[in-house]
Amino acid sequence: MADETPIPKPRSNFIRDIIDEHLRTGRFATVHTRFPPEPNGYLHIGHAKSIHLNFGLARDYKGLCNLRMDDTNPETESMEYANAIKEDVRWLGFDWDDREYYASDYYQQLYDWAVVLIRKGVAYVCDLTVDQVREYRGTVNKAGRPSPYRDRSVEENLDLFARMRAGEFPDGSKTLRAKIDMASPNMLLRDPLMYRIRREHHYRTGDAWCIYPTYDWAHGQSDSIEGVTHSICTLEFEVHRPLYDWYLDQLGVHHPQQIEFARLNLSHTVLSKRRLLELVEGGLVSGWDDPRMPTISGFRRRGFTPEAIANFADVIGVAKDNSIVDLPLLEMCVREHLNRTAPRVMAVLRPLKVVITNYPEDRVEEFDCVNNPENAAAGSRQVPFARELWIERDDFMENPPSKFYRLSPGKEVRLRYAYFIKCDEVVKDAAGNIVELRCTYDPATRGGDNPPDGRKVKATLHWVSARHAIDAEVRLYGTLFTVRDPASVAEGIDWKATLNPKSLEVVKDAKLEPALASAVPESRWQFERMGYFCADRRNSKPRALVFNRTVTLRDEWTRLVSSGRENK
RNA sequence: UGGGGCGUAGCCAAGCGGUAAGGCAACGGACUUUGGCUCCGUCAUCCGGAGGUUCGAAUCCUCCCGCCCCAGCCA
Repeated sequence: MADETPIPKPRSNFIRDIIDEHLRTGRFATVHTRFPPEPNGYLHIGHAKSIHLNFGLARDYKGLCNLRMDDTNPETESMEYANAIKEDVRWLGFDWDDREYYASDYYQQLYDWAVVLIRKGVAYVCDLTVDQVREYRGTVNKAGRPSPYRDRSVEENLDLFARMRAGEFPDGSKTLRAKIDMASPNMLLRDPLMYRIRREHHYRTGDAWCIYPTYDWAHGQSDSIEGVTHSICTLEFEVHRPLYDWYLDQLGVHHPQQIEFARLNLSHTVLSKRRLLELVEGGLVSGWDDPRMPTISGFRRRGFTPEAIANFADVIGVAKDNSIVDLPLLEMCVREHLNRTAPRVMAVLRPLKVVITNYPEDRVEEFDCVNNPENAAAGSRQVPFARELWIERDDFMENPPSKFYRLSPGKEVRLRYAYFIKCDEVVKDAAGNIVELRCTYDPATRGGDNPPDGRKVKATLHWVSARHAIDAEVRLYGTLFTVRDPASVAEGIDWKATLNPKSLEVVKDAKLEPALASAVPESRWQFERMGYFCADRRNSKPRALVFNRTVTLRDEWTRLVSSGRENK
């Protein structure tokens, strides 16, 4: 990682309590976890929570955490996704050494274990169709009925299963099912499927298999094979735990403890791979790493840091109630880290020309500007100043409310590190648009210092010398959705209807101070008074700079205006 | 209406029978050459509700209410 952020002290949570108890009683001697993504999409901030939980537990308990691709469904998985996942986990700062595992590497072992269950008489080949299986399963209020194939002999099951694997039967014509209890109140225990026939090319095993294990049959056994002690997953798998335990007990193998926690929900966005995929495939965003996406790669491109995400994962905690974390908490984590690390620089996003009428036309001065007031070691730089400048359009108002203490006719403000200036004249075009401000400066305020007469100003503005400015494209982002919880819009309304039409605003002619010419892709800066910005890692080029606004600075003025108190 | 979970402030979240941590947000104020940062202060007489046990309950018991998950050959 870029700097030496101390690892936050582990805070107590119910999972640590369980682990402490296991260690105390000797149920387990060590802690071995795993992060098990399915390579069918990109990782998002919810996965980051899980990654920090699993790798963090391993780190704090001096144990191990594996990376395992939970790849049991060839239809949606790909190497592209697996590679993207690995890159994201690494970027977050974690390392799995040589423990890069794939459920698909366990296919043979899983097959052999299925044979063991058949021999025990607790698994059978079923010829029911999809619809029949559904019908026989019953409902939550009605017990299911046994499949007519439930009592086939061990020999017949062995033969049929071998032939399923050999490719003798068409896709979907047969399944291998565990023989448990068709009347169980837990639907998962009504003879769950272990294998389905699916002639689908797998991104790793190719065409070696035409039968694929289901999640329930693969997951616990994979955990067991890897020596995992604590198999941490999200709440929706809580009802699967009895099945997880059943398979392991039947096999009599190493038996990890499954523990469920609440997945992360973040306000004003969606956090499900299905929905994110829909945004990507529908062209509603530019891709998985669109800076508006809540994906790890999107946040990375936006300018978020691994340290900020780590801190976020820590402060949100781990519990069992479904909740939605407010986006401002994540933004606070980002600002907190960037405030300490991002160099300050001046950039004008929406330029308004200022001419200092009493400043010589050919004169150029250089002012010493602090790179980061939070870090003396960051030093300073020289910024050129001349007669014609750019200032932020929002920093001038012809008829300002009482609390506006930036520039207006007749008022004086400080240009950061430069001089006090006073606005003498407002120049407008034929249409009445303000096109230029004519001001005068006070030589006694050189460097931005207060003059000997004790005069003070209430505002300090950032600026860029017009003839020294470099141009850049700046992308300003808002929330992707306009509502707090897009996934729960009213019945009949498309969740995508709540997309924020103003989630992206592209500013083409921003004016930057010369120092930014050397900004390398993915470098992060604070544009003073505007926010934190990151040179786009895909599109920013040396003479065609592109910056993404990571997050704005906290802004008292905007708060006053939005709450109608700018005149009070 | 079967089963499995969960309900502590606007949002997260500690708390595990001894009298409601912390963070975010918000609101005051100090400081300020970023209306940034930092600092100080305010913010649950109360823990979904009602009973009960106890000297004492957010914590234990009973009943009720609300929300989430399970009827994919997805994970």
